[in-house]
Amino acid sequence: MIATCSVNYSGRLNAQLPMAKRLLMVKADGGVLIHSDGGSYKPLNWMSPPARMKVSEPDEQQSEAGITEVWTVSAEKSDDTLRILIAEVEHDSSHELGVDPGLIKDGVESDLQRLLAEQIERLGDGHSLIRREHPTPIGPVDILAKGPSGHVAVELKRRGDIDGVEQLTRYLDLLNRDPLLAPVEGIFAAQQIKPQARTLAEDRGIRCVVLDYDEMRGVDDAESRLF
Amino acid sequence: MIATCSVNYSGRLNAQLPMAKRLLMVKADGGVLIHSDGGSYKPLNWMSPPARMKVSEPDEQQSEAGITEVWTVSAEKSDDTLRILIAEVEHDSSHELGVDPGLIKDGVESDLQRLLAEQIERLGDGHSLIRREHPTPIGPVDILAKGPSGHVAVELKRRGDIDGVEQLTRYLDLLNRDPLLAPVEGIFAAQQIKPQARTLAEDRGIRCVVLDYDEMRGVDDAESRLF
DNA sequence: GAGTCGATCTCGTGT
DNA sequence: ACACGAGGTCGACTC
Repeated sequence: MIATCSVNYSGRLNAQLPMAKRLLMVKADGGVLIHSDGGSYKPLNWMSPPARMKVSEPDEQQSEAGITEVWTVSAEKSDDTLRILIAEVEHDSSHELGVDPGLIKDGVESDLQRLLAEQIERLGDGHSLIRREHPTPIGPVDILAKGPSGHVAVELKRRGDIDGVEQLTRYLDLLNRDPLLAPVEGIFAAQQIKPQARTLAEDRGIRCVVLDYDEMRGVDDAESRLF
Repeated sequence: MIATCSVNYSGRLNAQLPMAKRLLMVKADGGVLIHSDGGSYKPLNWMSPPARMKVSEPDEQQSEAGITEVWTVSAEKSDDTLRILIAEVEHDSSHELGVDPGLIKDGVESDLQRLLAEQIERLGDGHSLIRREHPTPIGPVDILAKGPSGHVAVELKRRGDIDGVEQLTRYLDLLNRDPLLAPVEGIFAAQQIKPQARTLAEDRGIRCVVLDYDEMRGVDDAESRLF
């Protein structure tokens, strides 16, 4: 539906949209999206499913202001509410879409992890893989390997941020308490490492490795072709 | 537009959507969204603006498979590409929306910070505000105050998670090196504090304070009305 | 069900 | 322009 409307959200925060022409979308599960004619995929305002919508008549004051319909959208799991005042409707249509077969992805962190595990020498000479997703009480270590001078714990990110360094630091604290593993060296590996993250990491004696995904995938493809 | 289509994204990762009926939305700035009839506000697939779209004829093989149009959407700033194969079109319409007046929000972290600064006694008796956003080399401390037994650094969150405790710990380490400030006590203040975050905080001698935003806003409104 | 973590994150803000 | 932090984050996965 394309309509001139104003929107008021009340829930975890309060937000208002003044009257303007926008696109309104109501999904089969009750979700509602309000989009403008620009910006990225995030709607100006929305209601997450499951939700219920009630259409009612405008009161006298609203009618005078040109409102023709009032939509009240309520979340079923919380008391979040969306109140949409609709003035002029430019377009309205409804369609059955059916269930979507879903999305197939490739190239996310798990792929990077698989590739690095296969090409563990990218950490430096003399490294061998022990295991991926090595479990610890505070979560799995992305890659655990044997280096030339002891064990190596690798934290892997697509974008290396300060959070990743903190995460790796927690793992290292824990792993170094294990006499069977200590000493454990830390490596922060990412496609891109932010300067602040690099500074923090090196300050803590953690080595930083920048990975080239395309190059690693290229090597992977070349290896696959051998079989 | 409502159409049966398949979608292929290639860019920072590769993703595919098999042929199915979906909603296609092309915005004025070139952004494209592909929505199914369920899920939250995130589209199944999309192209962020600015982007350019080229419509072309299907080749022979595609025609035989029932494809009637081929859309190629390219980002202007990168080499991300969306290839949309359109089979049956159920609905197609186009509308001018104009520029949106924008969203007004209330109840985010900055509001909480303002309210806590005004109602600093919520930290406990004998507290007085020194300053908000106290600058340090690793970022601003949300609130710095004077407590009954030294200085107090407050980290403020809407939802108190383990990350916030880490952040506050870094600030405390730094502030306690300043002889003019030390000793600095830490307070982790949030509308909701996760059990794990509370445990970590208390383990590090950081006090946790749960804030009631509605109550604080109520007090604020009451104060405003005096003037 | 709750917690954790990644994301084609998006979006604001400040330097 | 870039960097950082917050999000009504969403969504996938584990425990």
